[in-house]
Amino acid sequence: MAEQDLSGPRTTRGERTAARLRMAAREAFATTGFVGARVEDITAIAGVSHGTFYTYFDNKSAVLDSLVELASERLLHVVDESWEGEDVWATVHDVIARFVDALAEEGDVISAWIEAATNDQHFRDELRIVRSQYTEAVAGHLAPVLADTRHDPGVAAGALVAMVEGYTVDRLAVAGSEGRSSAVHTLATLWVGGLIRMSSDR
Amino acid sequence: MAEQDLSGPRTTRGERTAARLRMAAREAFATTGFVGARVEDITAIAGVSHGTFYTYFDNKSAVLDSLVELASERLLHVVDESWEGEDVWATVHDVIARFVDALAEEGDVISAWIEAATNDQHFRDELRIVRSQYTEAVAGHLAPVLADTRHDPGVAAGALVAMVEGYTVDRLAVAGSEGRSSAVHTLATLWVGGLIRMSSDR
Amino acid sequence: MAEQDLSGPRTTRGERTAARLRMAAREAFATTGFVGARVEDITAIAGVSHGTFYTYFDNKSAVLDSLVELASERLLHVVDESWEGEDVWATVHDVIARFVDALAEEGDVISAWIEAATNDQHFRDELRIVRSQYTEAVAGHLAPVLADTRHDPGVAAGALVAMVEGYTVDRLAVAGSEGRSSAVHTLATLWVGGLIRMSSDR
Amino acid sequence: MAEQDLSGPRTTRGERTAARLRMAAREAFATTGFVGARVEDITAIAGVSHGTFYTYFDNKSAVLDSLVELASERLLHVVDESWEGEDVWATVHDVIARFVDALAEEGDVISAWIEAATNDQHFRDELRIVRSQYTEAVAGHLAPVLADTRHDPGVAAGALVAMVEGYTVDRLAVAGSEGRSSAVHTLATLWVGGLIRMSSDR
DNA sequence: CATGAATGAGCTTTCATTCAT
DNA sequence: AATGAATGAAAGCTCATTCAT
Repeated sequence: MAEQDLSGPRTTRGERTAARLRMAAREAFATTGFVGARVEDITAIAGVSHGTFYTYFDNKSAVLDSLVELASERLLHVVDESWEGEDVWATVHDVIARFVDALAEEGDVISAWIEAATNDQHFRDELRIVRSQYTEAVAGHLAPVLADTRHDPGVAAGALVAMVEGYTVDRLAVAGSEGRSSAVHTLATLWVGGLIRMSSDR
Repeated sequence: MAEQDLSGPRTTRGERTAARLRMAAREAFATTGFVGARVEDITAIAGVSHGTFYTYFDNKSAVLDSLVELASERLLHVVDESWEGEDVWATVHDVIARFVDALAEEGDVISAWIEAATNDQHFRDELRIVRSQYTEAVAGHLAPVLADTRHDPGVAAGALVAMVEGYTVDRLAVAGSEGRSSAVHTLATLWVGGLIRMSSDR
Repeated sequence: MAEQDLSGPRTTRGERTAARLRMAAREAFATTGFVGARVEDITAIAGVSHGTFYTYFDNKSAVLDSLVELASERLLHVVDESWEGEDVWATVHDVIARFVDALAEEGDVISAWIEAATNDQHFRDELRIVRSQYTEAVAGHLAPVLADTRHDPGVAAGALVAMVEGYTVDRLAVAGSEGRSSAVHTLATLWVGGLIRMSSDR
Repeated sequence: MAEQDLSGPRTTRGERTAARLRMAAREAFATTGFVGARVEDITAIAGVSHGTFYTYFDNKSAVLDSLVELASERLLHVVDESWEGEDVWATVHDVIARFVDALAEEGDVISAWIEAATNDQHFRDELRIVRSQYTEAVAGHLAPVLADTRHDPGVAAGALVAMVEGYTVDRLAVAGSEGRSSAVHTLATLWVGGLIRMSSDR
């Protein structure tokens, strides 16, 4: 399932081909989804022969796996980064802006990942793990605010993250990126408004 | 793609078989997804022969289509229903409670639907249409509150709906339904808090 | 690996098709060997479509497995049968005649089996087991004669069985069956001569 | 099919690499058979790159061919050698001992050869030719003894050779070489006993 | 209507062989 | 000569769909 470590590319040329295949896979998945994309479609986009795919990846799942790994790292990094703004608003706005950027750019991969998760235990587990990782990171930052309230930081974080993720991947991705900054503004407002309300709900 | 009208069930017995197949399909899709579930799996669960499936449905997509139709109607109905509570809180809480119930119960179908949408234009369109329908319904109720603010009711509604949908289908479904009422409380609080904040953001 | 028991043929028609496929497989294996025979070759001979093969067998190995099972039973039965002739000569001649008949008729299957055993642990084990079974059956009949001699009944039986098996499958099969009865005479003579010599070698 | 003459190794280093490849092929064939062994497996064992294989051999069959040629020569030589012992027993015992040694040591190659013969006309012919060569050599030595008996020297030789070959390659190889000398004693006894009996069977 | 056998297009994966470096 | 990436022809297997009984 993982990219071959034992027999990975040993030359610069191989490196380039592997990268081309990864990009081609992303494109193919974006167009017809993980199941719909044939290995042959990927290699056609990459401009290599069918067999070459298997020089770099054990199977079709392995390319998605490698894309997923990169996307996960990016998402986790974004959420772990600085929550040290001037005030709550600045902090939240900043985090959401970065999160939206990452989600929008990795949207294709995430969609394919979610699709694959329906059929494949591995992707299902991975998705659950990564989601709970960044949800818990957010929950950690929410916890002080929600202490002694009726709200569980885990639930709150899950809902807020779902909002950003769902809006960005499913709605914004379809609409294009022109309205991204105003969307970020609205999302941040919702987030902060929600926090304020929760913090006084004892 | 649609359920057969010409050769559809005319007898009560036929109705029962069709219903059994629909239930079986829902179960099969929940377990292995739309692509992963074979027609044979569905008929095995329903306790009928493989060929019988095609007496009631033109093809595999048709069962999902029929499940999707039922789910759509239910979701749209839920959102269209009374927004006439005593106050904002009661209204929002009520709508969300109903929405969460519907989403949680139709979660399996929605997941399969989202999966199928990656490969099939028909389901993709249907999903976009239904989502924008209930988002616009919500936006209609939000519009008065957001008049003269910096927030587009469509974006706000999209985000709030994405929050409920994403949290319920992807997080709550996994966790089970025990925490549903406290989740509804948190979701409603976030929603109301967000609304208040937006309404004063000019 | 084994023929499907759960989803085996349920009708007479299915029974016939399965039998036709088994016969076709035997023919295809005889012509081009187990590896060389494609599933498509088998179905072409049987006069059914490619996919039909998989209605009756899980994979290519499964047909061979089913042929091997039949051949094994026959060979073991032949060796277990009556060793009660008028004298040693009559007994041995009789057993060998039956063994040669069985081997000659199952020669195609045995060759394919031996071929498959080089690549497949399952067939390798099966071959070792069946061979040792009938070798031990023979050794049991030899033991009284070889008591207190320098000869191990297991080795003697192994050698005598190898002679009949090797001669029949590899040499006689190629030559055709016309010389079968004179071959049986020579084999029986060698066997009896060997026994006499061994019995007095203390 | 034959080892390349035009572009074959001219240097000592080349000789060494070719030899390493031959040894590696023998090992790979012994482990997974001719079909099961990939060229890559062979080169991995030999410690050279995949492409290097084709510097020394035209294709995968060519290595087996070269191993088969060496084994054939050895086997034919063994059978052609001195049949001039003190008496029949000494002669036969000696020949069999040498034959068993050769067969046991070339067992891996012979097994692969037999396997390849199922799919490949060339190896099938080669096998028939070599077998008939040493069978005829043996038959030549048997002929005087069997003159005016009911036994065809060709059949008798075929059976005796099959016994030694089958016992050594299929049974002894599996069991290990510890019992080789007692096996030789039993085989020689069977052979001599058989000869005596045949010679008086008119 | 129900049954389950039959169909065949389609896709993944393997691996011997070639070839640019 | 040696390397290892690239090629592409196979072949196995799956499964939605059709059809004879």
